[in-house]
Amino acid sequence: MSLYAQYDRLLVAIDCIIFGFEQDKLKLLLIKRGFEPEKGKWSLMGGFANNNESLDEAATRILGTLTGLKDVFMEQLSCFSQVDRDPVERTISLAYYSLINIEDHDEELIKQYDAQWFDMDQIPDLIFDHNEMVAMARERLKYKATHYPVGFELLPPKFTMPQLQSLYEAIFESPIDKRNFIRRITALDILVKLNEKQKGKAIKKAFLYRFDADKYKQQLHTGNNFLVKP
Amino acid sequence: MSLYAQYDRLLVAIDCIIFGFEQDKLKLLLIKRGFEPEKGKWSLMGGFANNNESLDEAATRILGTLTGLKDVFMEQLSCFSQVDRDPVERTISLAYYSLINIEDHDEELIKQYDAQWFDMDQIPDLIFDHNEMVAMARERLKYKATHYPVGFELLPPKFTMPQLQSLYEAIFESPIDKRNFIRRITALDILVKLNEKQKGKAIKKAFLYRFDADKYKQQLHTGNNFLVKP
DNA sequence: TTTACAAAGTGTCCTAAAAACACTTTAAAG
DNA sequence: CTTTAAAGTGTTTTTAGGACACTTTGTAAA
Repeated sequence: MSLYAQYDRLLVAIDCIIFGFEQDKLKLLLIKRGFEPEKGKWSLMGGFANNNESLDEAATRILGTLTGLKDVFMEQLSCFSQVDRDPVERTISLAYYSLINIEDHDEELIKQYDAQWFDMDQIPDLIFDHNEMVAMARERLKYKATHYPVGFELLPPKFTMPQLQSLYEAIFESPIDKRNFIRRITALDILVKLNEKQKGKAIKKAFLYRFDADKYKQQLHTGNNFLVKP
Repeated sequence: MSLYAQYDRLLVAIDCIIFGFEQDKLKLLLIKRGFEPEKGKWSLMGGFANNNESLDEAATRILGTLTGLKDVFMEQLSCFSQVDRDPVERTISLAYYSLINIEDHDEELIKQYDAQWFDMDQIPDLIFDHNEMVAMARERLKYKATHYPVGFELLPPKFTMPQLQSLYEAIFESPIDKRNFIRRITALDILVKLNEKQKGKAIKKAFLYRFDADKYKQQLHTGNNFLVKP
């Protein structure tokens, strides 16, 4: 008989806010709910936490189920716990947001789940408190991208400077002067310019860069705080 | 029979990181644990969430139990969920941090709970993962104080400019030039200078100020982001 | 093959905020 | 009344960020 026997046990859900980036647009992966209540409505990918796993593990498991991906950037956002948030039964939900390279996800899997990528400015009405979760994740992403080099999680390993700029313009929802942008990014000294240019039918082919995580880590002790000073 | 019947139910704990400020020092309220395991060790104030309340409500209830206070600043920090974090039984814990005016708390209550205020730089070894929670709360407080006028929660309604400065020096753990500090705070236009000076045995009595929440709210739409620009 | 076009790439000046810096005023205590 | 310790007050310098326009490149169409 446990010391804690007298206390309530709660259902603990996980909901995943999955961000991607494609064609200069920030995107969100949503699934069409296949069961009642709210069957047919759009929803975040979710699931329930098991007793034998941490919530980070549960979130990773649930994200993998839909995208086929492992080792992606994923972070706890917040716990949503209004008593009546789920009409079926009282649950609390831990929202996790993740940043994935949209090229990597498993297209077959997302078809199975009736999932679809949405532009961030065209998010439909979602079930329960999921719109609130998305809004909070959107804010967190802005904060995180200001202070940490997480933007690269949304891009392929090799990317062009204009791509990177358009990503930050999408995240911050405001245009950036390209000369100022390049100056600031270059000053951070965390990119490696490759001896390669972008492929395809570009009018003028842009140089490719990659993010150098080691260079970034070396700077951690200097107080450098990515795009802003501490 | 619920749709969700097959899923695990978890024990959900709440732990409170309670900050105060006194004599130029940031402080933390800890209790001496009165039961096994880890009886006699220092710990955050905690409790368990009930099925019929949101976690915010649970956290407020638990904070009130120890301090006698209601309506204090309190915010969810993060969920800690390592499977073996509590040796008694698997629990997940939601850490909440709160900022209180140290003069307001109920001294009788904290005696009953064997609670004590500690200087932030003299926090003892705590049970479970509580030291980790405190460290995260400390970081969050720095962030929050940079972007929002929460510092005033730690002060009495009327305070002097040197008090306010020493609070920010404690939060940011770095000295601030008083002329620069006054200029920045004054520029925010959220303080009201009172026609009153501090009481007591001060060498030169300083003017009292109060925080004007209305003035701050009027600025919210201007993009002003407290001590930093967005 | 030449020309038009659209995107990549590149430097300088200006403005505003933050940092550095020192003396005067006040009131309690001896 | 003299000492002392903290409150209160402006100016200059430095730095970061923002504004701004032309040249280069490579594809595609004439």
